[in-house]
Amino acid sequence: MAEGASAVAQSGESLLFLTDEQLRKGIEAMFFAYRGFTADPDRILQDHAYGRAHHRAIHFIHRAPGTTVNNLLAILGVTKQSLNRVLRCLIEDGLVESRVGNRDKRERHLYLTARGDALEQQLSDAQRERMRAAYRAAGPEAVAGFRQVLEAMMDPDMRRHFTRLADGGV
Amino acid sequence: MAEGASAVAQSGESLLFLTDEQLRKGIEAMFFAYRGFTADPDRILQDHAYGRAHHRAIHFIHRAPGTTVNNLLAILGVTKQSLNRVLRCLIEDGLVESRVGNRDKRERHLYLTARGDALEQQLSDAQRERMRAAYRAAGPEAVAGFRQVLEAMMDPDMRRHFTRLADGGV
DNA sequence: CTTGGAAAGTCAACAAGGCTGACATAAGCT
DNA sequence: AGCTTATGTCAGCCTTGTTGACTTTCCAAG
Repeated sequence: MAEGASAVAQSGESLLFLTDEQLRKGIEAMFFAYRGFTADPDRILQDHAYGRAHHRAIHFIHRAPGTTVNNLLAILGVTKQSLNRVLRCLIEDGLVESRVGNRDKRERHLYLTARGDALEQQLSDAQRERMRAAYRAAGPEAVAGFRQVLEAMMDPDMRRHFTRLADGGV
Repeated sequence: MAEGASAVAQSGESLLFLTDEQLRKGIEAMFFAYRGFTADPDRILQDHAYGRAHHRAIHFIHRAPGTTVNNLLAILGVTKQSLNRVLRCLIEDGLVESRVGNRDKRERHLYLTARGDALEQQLSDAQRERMRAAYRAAGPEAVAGFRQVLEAMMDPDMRRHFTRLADGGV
């Protein structure tokens, strides 16, 4: 059960990192790490009666101010009804502002208000703090590998969104 | 806004990988990668009218056959009512067997049936396939770094469970 | 041998956050 | 004028998490 079929037919090079056992460890590491990844923001959100869905919306509006609802939908990969519920709540609470588009008046452009920005700060400070500790503990080379593997794991569509956000532009 | 305060007060060494910008990219990479990570199993589960919660239970029962309900609760980090609903369903459907403990007859020891094992295979095959592709694309050094950062990101409790599972024993 | 407490199961109620389907409105495009 | 797009909204459903209350079973300490 330990070493999978993939390792059996390996060539001379060391492909032991591709054994089923190694892959399984990676899978479990993803599971446990993601729990840690969301733990700190989750605690903060509870105090504000928000959930992860609100966090995601806030994060990406902060990240790409003026983004449209449609763009946000594509990034988050949920239905507009799901997003709308969250967005309506954030707008009513005065964390997000929705401005009608100039060129295309059908579009709504989303911005964080001062209060929205404050919560975003609080959330991302907490999340970055854990990330920073993990990065520091693992070192720069490990971080580079971490990023490489994560990027390779994404669906192509998601990778497009990711690199578009990462490489500067809205 | 680009480079965070953490980078300002850095020493002579290159700590640029700890800038807020780099950390934010890592955070977004986790978000997008986790979506890919769960995408393939999610598709399979839909055909069987199960959800991610069922997958998690099946995964860890496969991983530690004979585990008790309490142990599973600690690993999954949910309430017993939540787990029980999922578990009852899996037992009724004949994917999981619940045996009364020998030493302590209050405990239930959980095992996958042949059918449960078949579904586990199908799910983990799909998930491993994506993982394998990502590992192969990134290379062994990147994978080592990936694992290091993930482990550093876990809560200590979760890291305990992780290493206990990874280092062999039930 | 009794009793306290742990392990497990169950019921009920609820909330967040996904989903689908249907429909309305406004605006852009042909 | 008519089709399409972007958005919002209503209603209803599902999964999966929560809390609280309660029961049964059973180990173990007094």
